[in-house]
Amino acid sequence: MTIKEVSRRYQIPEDTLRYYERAGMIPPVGRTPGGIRNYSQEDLNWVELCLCMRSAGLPVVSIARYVQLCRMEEDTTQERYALLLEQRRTLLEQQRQIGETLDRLDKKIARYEENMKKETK
Amino acid sequence: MTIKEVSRRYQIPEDTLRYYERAGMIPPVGRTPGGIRNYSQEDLNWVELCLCMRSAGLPVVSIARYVQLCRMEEDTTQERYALLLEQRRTLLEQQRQIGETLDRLDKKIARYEENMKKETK
DNA sequence: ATAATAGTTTGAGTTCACTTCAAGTCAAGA
DNA sequence: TCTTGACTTGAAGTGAACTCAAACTATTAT
Repeated sequence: MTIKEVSRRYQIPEDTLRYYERAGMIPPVGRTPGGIRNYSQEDLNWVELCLCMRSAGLPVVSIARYVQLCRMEEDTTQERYALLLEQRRTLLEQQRQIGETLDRLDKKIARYEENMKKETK
Repeated sequence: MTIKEVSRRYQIPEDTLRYYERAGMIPPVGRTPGGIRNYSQEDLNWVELCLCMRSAGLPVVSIARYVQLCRMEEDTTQERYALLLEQRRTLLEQQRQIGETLDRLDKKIARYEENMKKETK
C-alpha cells in the first residue's frame, strides 16, 4: 500500500506519515526496490496505534520510546510495561481534568438556558 | 491582591498571568493609582475559569473570544451560548478519544500481565 | 524515448502557547 | 539621594508537532 493510500485511508497528510517515521513513532516502513514506501498490514497497525495515541494527546517522544523498546534485541518487557502504565496514568489525569471543565461548562450553559427561557416568557 | 499573590495561589508564573490578560483571556485587571495590577474577586474568577479551560486543552483564542463577547455592549447572549456549546462538543470528543486510547492501552497492559504471569510459573 | 506525475530526502519554516529578556518606570527604605 | 526591587511593555526565544520547499529519483502514459 502506497503512502498516498495510507494518507487517504486515515485522513492524514503524507508529510505527517513520513514525519512520524522519521521521529521513530513507526518502525521503518518496507520499501519497493526503487525505495518507495510500501506499507504492509503490520506497518498499518503501527500507523493506527500511533494515530490513536496522538489523537489522545500523548507526546510524540513517548510513543517513539515505546516503539524503540519494541525494536530492541534485549528483553525490554519491564520497561515497556512501565511505560504503558505511565501513559495510562497521564490519560486518566487528562480525562479527569476535562471532566472538571465540562462540569463547569455545563453549569454555565444551564444558566444561559435558564435566562433564555425567562426572556421568552 | 497583587500579581505575585495570584501567581502563588494558582501556581502559575506571573508572566503567564500577564500574557493571559494581554491575549484577552482575562478582562483588563483593576489597577492601583500607581498602575499596578490589583486583582479583585471577579478578576480571580476569570483567572480560575481561564486556567480550568486551558488545562483541559481549549485553545487560547477560543477562551479569548468568549471573554470578548462578554465585554461587548450589545447583547451577545446567542453567540456566547453557541460558543459554550461548541467548546463542550470539543471536550466531549476529546474525552471520547482518550477513552478509546485507554481501552487500547488497557488491552495491551492486560497482555503484558498475562505474559508476566506465565513467565513466573 | 520522453514528458508528466508521484515519491524520496534533508533541511528549513510555521504555529501555538508560552517563557524569557531588555529596557524602562516608580515607590519605599538605608 | 541613591539603591533595591517590584512593576510595566514590547520583543525575542523556546519546544512540540507539524508543514513546506528544493532538488532529486522512480513510475506511468503517450
